[in-house]
Amino acid sequence: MFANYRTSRLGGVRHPEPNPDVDRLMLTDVLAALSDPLRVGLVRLLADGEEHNFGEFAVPVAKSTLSHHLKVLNTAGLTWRRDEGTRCYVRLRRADVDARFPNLLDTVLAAADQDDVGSHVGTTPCDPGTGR
Amino acid sequence: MFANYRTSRLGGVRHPEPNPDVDRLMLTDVLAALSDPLRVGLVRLLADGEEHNFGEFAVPVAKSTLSHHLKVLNTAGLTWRRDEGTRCYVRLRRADVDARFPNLLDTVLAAADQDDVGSHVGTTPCDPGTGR
DNA sequence: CGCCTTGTTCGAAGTTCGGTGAACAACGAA
DNA sequence: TTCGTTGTTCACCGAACTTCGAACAAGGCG
Repeated sequence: MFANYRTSRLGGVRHPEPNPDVDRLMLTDVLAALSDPLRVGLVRLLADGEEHNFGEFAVPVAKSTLSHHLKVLNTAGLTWRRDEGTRCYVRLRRADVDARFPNLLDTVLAAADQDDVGSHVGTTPCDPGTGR
Repeated sequence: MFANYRTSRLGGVRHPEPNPDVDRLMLTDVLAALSDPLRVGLVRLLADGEEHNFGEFAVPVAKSTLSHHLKVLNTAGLTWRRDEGTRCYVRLRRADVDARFPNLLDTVLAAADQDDVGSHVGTTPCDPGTGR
């Protein structure tokens, strides 16, 4: 969104770059990212393959917390982020994750659907006019 | 091993019972248990389907730490424990986990083999005479 | 009976995690 | 330029996790 925000204030990169390379993904990081019900709920919503706006997610936590969880998913390599204006869009990296860890996402999503994990995560419907 | 150890000193149960029922297993608990390289290494060793003695595991941590990690796996429902004398035997609950979360274990084990996750966990060969 | 082995539990220490509110940067619109 | 929106970062907190060494309980052995 604003590429030099961190450097402008802190003089250096403090966190890993977004959208890590596929071959950098670590199994335990992916599993850790999927070990939180809220994050599983987010992944289930993202499983439709569409791009979603941060504001679409209706979660029972503060926006800073949502930002944190989405960063965990992104750092683990599960999501792809794209900044556009003040908005930030997320999409599941299904093909990448499938290539790196075959069947993992399908298996976890099937289990999550079966048990309804993360069902407290919802979406606010988009306004057809503004796209929000 | 000694069933009333805790109660004899503390007057109550402090931790969940070992070997929880299959239907009690939670997806996020299983994934959390598998999000540690050492525990993944243990599960890979247990994937041979055999019963293993605690002492067989050659891990670069203190024995109390090993005990802790094995408890995490057991509490998550991934292992079955059996006490015999002073020894404690562990076995992977493959059928149970498969029934509850189809393909999950196979998928994670395949990914772990591919990346050689937890390869710092080994075994000390058994003495044919004593079984250790 | 002592002594060794085995694994658990405890307490302490340090780290990580999940969560919050406030401040902030960038963008867009008025 | 000013204001509102959007999402990030920060400082901070309490809870949970990881790890260790020491103490301990039970069983087996001499």
